[in-house]
Amino acid sequence: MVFVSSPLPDPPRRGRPARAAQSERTPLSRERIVDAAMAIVDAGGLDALSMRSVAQALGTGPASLYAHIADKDELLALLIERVAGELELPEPDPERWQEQLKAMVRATHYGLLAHRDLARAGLANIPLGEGALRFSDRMIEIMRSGGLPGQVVAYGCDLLPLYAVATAYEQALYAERMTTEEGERYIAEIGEYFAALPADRFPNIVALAGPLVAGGGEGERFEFGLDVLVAGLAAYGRGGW
Amino acid sequence: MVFVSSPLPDPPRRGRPARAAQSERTPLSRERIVDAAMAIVDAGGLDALSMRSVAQALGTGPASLYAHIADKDELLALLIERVAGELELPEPDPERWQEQLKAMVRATHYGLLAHRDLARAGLANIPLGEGALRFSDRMIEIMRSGGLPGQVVAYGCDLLPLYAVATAYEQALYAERMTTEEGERYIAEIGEYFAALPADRFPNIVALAGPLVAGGGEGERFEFGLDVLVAGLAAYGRGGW
DNA sequence: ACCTGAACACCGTTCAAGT
DNA sequence: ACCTGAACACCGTTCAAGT
Repeated sequence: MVFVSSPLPDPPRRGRPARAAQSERTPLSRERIVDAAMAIVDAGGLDALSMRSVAQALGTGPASLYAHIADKDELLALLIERVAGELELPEPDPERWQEQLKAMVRATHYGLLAHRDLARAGLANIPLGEGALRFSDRMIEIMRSGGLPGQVVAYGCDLLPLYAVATAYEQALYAERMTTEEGERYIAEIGEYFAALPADRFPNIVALAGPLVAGGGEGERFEFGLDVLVAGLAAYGRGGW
Repeated sequence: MVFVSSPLPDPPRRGRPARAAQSERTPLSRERIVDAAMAIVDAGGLDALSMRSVAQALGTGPASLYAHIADKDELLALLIERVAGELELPEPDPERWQEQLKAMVRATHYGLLAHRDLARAGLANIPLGEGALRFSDRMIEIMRSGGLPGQVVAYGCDLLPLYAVATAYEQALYAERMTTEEGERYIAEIGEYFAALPADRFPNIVALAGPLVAGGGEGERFEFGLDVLVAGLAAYGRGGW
């Protein structure tokens, strides 16, 4: 009876919409949830991410997600963890430890910015997953190779990622709110606003109006802070200032 | 006809609840809205702040607020601006410019923390109100008095408040989620977790487990970063490194 | 164990209508 | 000009019920 065992497509069912591909039929998992969530963030920013939008992308209802993740906060932590796990780690070279340290901070900063305003969720948790730990371990190793004392290394391990995330946070907010062009116009307008302020009450802002909004764009501003931090840490390693 | 002009209390009206005091009868204004919003944040944290909770505190409905403020983002900006306006500014003394700079960063950090987790709203806007401008003007003046070049002053004016806010942001999140005691226990647990990690895969974290979670509490951690930043800026002033 | 529909208790914002 | 009630289009999370 060949007919019996031959595979047949599911008969159409009334009131049930056809589902796209089989992906929506495979069982839910943390990984699939994080995949869908990241795709939503990449497409529409963090505001587009909701338990409901993730559920919809997976062809189910929001309640189903709670069998796999505790709450939305955990989902955000998993997204951050995923970014951390994808960052490239330099092979330690003691000769170049400061430059390598900077490379790790840049990787974090731009790695976050690659996912719209995901950085907004980056200050909320100490990431303790596998990827974040590998990142931290490497960062410690590189600072150690520069001869920094233990407590400086420990604090530096907090301070540098804090800087990477906070700057990405700020930049991402503006990137979400306006185009690059609009952003440049906005910065220019602030410059004019500063210059037009009453000089008797805000003499220092008026005098510095140009440089306050200038510097070669966000990149240079970011690099300046990075220089200050890494050089500051290095100075501690040489025995204070 | 004396009776006619004699003042009478309003007759009781059916279906209209008595209102507490007269405050709810005075007309709405930005200031009253910000007052009410700040009181809500101080009492219940940023999560307790909604257009609805503010309206309720003012004895009206949420729609009424929109005659005075554009949206919730503007309300948050006004709250940050209020904090900025209340920060104490040091009288510039060129002999002590680095210490004064630190005092301004500390004032910002702890000024934010005085309002629960309001710092969570502090990275979203460049505050351009009167109070924020006075603060910035003074900060520029003090950095200038230390002989720092213009572009360093300009960048520093961004970098230092960013540090003050980002650290307050992080700390406030934990303060909202747990008591000081629970926080200490959590930190201790992370320390144990670090120490118990497989030493072959995370040798540097394991080796540094103690210092990573130690250092005399948040205050010392904050001061460390502040030292690094101010000393780093000062080094730029002396002609780079 | 995993998934679901429905509900609960909220949001920010808009808008026509009132004064 | 200022304020309001009601509605719109959402939220995160819970829970009893299903398989």
